[in-house]
Amino acid sequence: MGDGSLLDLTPFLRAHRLPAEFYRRDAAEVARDLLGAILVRGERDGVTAGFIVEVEAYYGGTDPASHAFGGRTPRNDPMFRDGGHAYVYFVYGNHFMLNVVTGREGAPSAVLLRALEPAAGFSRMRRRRGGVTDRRLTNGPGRLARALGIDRSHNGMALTGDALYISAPYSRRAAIARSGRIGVARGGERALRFCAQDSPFVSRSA
DNA sequence: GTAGGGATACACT
DNA sequence: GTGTATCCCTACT
Repeated sequence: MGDGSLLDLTPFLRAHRLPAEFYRRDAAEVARDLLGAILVRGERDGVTAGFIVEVEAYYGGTDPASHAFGGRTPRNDPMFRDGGHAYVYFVYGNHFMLNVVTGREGAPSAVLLRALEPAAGFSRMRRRRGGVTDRRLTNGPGRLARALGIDRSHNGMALTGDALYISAPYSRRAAIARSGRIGVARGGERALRFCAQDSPFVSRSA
């Protein structure tokens, strides 16, 4: 594998890949259960990956902060699909956001991945992030997408393949902090943000 | 603190 | 078809 690793971790990560059923549940439950799992971007000649340390749940018709609040559109269409797909969108003219779609077909909900603790593929992430300190490689939703090379081409992709998936080989982190969501104009008062309490890799302290 | 950047959705011709 | 307000942010000062 690339990045000078002596071991190829790919078979191990794949062996613990979360199945589609994991995602076909309530978004807040999925969000909480994703903390401590590993987001894996499989590339032709290696992987980039990180432990998930910060997430936010978004619902559809009942959640004014959600893209799906106003009904199904071409942009938010992946949110309406069955759980276990990626929803990637572009904001502020600069950044891609990676969400995992949750729940069942026709009932929109998703979990935004907001921060990772880098785990594999460091040199590749450093190159993509242009020389920032390792602490800042993936501590924000736009930053983690950049570090892992995630873009529009991943929108709608199934999370059950080898290109993009989440692996959960270890038991969950014990200490979870819960708070309001970040950057949302309306609906932010709901406590739908979850993060690993003591991680230095969260995007900001709540 | 704030400038920047581009896609999207929806209101209007 | 065109105008424009908004957007789940980041990198700078």
